[in-house]
Amino acid sequence: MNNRQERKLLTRQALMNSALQWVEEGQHFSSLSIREVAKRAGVVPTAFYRHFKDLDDLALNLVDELSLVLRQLMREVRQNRVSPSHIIRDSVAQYCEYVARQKVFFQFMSQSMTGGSNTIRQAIRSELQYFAKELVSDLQRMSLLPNLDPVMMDHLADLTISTVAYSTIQLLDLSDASSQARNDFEMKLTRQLQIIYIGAAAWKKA
Amino acid sequence: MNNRQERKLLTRQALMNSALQWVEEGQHFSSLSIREVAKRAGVVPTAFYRHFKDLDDLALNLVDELSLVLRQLMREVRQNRVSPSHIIRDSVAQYCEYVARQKVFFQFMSQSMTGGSNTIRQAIRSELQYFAKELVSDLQRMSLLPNLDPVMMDHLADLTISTVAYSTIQLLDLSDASSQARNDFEMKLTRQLQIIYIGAAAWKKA
DNA sequence: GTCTTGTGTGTACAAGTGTGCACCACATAA
DNA sequence: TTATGTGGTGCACACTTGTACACACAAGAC
Repeated sequence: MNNRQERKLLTRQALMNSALQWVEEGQHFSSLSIREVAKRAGVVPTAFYRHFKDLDDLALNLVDELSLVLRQLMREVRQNRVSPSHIIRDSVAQYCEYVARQKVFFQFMSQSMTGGSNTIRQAIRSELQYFAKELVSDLQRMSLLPNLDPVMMDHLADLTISTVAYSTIQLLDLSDASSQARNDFEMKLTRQLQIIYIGAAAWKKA
Repeated sequence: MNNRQERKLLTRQALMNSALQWVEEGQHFSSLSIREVAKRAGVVPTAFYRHFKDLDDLALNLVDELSLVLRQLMREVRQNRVSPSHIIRDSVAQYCEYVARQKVFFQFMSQSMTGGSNTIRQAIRSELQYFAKELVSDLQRMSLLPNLDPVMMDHLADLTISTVAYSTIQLLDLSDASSQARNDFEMKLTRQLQIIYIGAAAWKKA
């Protein structure tokens, strides 16, 4: 057999994957039981405790893993950015594709953002705040929107994240719909973000 | 004893209130059991079936009740609107107050919007769409934003709802915070909606 | 080699779960 | 007045749940 630590990591991953699988099937994380997740991981219930204190603990680790996914997405979008004149449209397209690819992560995030325990909600919120801060620094680096003071900049970033996050909820329920519907969705999100950034550009310090 | 139908309605209400109470305590609706909700309503488990097919059925009825709450909110905001120059600021203030007053309804809505069963999500989404449609007709009645075609108008309404809905999630976690924090929140939401409507006004059909 | 350490197993138990069934009591209809 | 329909009760059943405990057995330390 392999290294001992590797074996441990393997079952740990199996447990986390089983939890995600549960969410993928349309169930809510909060209705998952230790026994169920252990069964799916092909392991006896009590073995669960070798890896996590309880299900909340597992959820927090999922959030951590999720943060890696989000950061990778951010990196990809930054690299693939082709035409600066279509930043919004292209970013939206990439984002949608990424959500489809990593669907279950976004499902977990969106349901835990509103439904998880207090600690989990905190964890996800701080993750999104990190995302917003990155967005702010991007905007500043490109010297866009010099008319906005730092506070307004934060509000703008928060608004952007909020729009995308809310849209994601719709997108997740759309993933088995026609590609026409998905195109409409992309168009809608693009237009909405354009409205926002037109408004931000027109903002006066008044 | 009272009328028989009244008695029935009373326990029915007791069951629904117990479910909301569960949510109010920070639990997720999906982790509620028939036995638990019956116990809280002071009734034997099997009595539950005299009123609802299952918990999903109860949740759908909660959504219906919620729709009444939302429509009343809409009515209030329309009536109390004082200064047309501060529509956004005043509406936000009223909304926040309303959320604080009906906190548990919004908790239930926000957690079921992302975490409920498919049917429940549908029900809530269509409720929000109704809300968006009302907003569109309000905007049209006041002849604001004549530069927007119907499709863009829908996107704008959707964006407004989305911003408010997402903010509500934050607001719900803020309700026991300092009034300073709540003020900051109102300010933020106001500014964000202003950005949006400035952007919408500046939109060109290009 | 032996010893320790730690991951996974099996058993066990009390508590909680959905739900079928027979029953009761009382408001209403006759 | 009696009959009926219906909301609520109590019991029963098989099942799931969290978790304690003793154990097995292989990887790594010595």
